[in-house]
Amino acid sequence: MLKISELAAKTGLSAHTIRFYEKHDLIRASERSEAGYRYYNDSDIRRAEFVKAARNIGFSLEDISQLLSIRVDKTSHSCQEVTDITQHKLDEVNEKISELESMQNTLQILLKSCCGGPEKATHCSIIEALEAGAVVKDRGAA
Amino acid sequence: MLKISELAAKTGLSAHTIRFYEKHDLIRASERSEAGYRYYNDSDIRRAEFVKAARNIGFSLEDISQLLSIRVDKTSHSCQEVTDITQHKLDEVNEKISELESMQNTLQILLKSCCGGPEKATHCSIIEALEAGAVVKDRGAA
DNA sequence: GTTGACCTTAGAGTCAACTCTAAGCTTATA
DNA sequence: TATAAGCTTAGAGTTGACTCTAAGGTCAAC
Ligand SMILES: [Zn+2]
Ligand SMILES: [Zn+2]
Ligand SMILES: [Zn+2]
Ligand SMILES: [Zn+2]
Repeated sequence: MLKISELAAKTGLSAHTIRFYEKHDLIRASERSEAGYRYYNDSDIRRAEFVKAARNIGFSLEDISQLLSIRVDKTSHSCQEVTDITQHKLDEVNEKISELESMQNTLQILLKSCCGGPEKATHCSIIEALEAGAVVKDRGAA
Repeated sequence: MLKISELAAKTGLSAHTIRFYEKHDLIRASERSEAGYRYYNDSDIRRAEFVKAARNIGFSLEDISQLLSIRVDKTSHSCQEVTDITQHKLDEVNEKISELESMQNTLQILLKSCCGGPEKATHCSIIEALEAGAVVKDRGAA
């Protein structure tokens, strides 16, 4: 049985975050001391570590919530449900990567074009490019 | 002289966003009608398009603010200041890309390991991997 | 028996960049 | 002239994931 600070040390989550996750039903403390202190048993600890692992991979708290409900009742859920969540996350990640690569590409081109020196920016090709409407892709609303 | 909705149409920013940018000194309406309507002259329009171009590249509003102050007084600023901002943004983008690539990698591995079929999730290797603490890299606080 | 570290709660604050609302003018069209 | 479309403002709400605060109770050590 761990106290919250011990669970925090064990998982690398802060005690604040653990309480926050509890509010969102991600982590549970099966027991409380008379004074109300949270106590985590082995099952709670495994659950917390599952949450931590999922968060590290980049799953949203909503995703984690779904993964947890699969985990607690595996016979009522299929592998497909799990891959759906995972694939959806991968799609998101892929999309963000390509947006960022587009930015990366533009930024690299801009950097190459500019002397980067101590001269006045009157001739700066980065500023010029922005004035000319340097656009690789319209990102619409962020 | 354009009205706000015309500037919105021209730049692809919403009128709301244009007013929001004005609050943050990114966009200006040099004139107002008697009734208080904003009117944008050529210089305002060019400035707005500069802002739009910078935003499309991914610069933060704070970055754009700095780029604008360089733009309006180029002789007081150097190319180096411009490349500093640009390089810093590129560094940020590169870091985000590598975080995302790490997630991408893990997600792909997980997806390959799971059958994705309609079977009960009792044997699901994705769930198993998360239970085993599948971690590629500790992301600390998001 | 008193420090000081740790625990509790509800609820507020943070970040960035919007996004929307309400209430009330103004302008263009039919 | 009436209706609709468009403009104004201050200010509140949104998103996700925390992060922190205040005010107070508890516990181990010296
Ligand atoms: Zn230069
Ligand atoms: Zn330059
Ligand atoms: Zn399977
Ligand atoms: Zn599976």
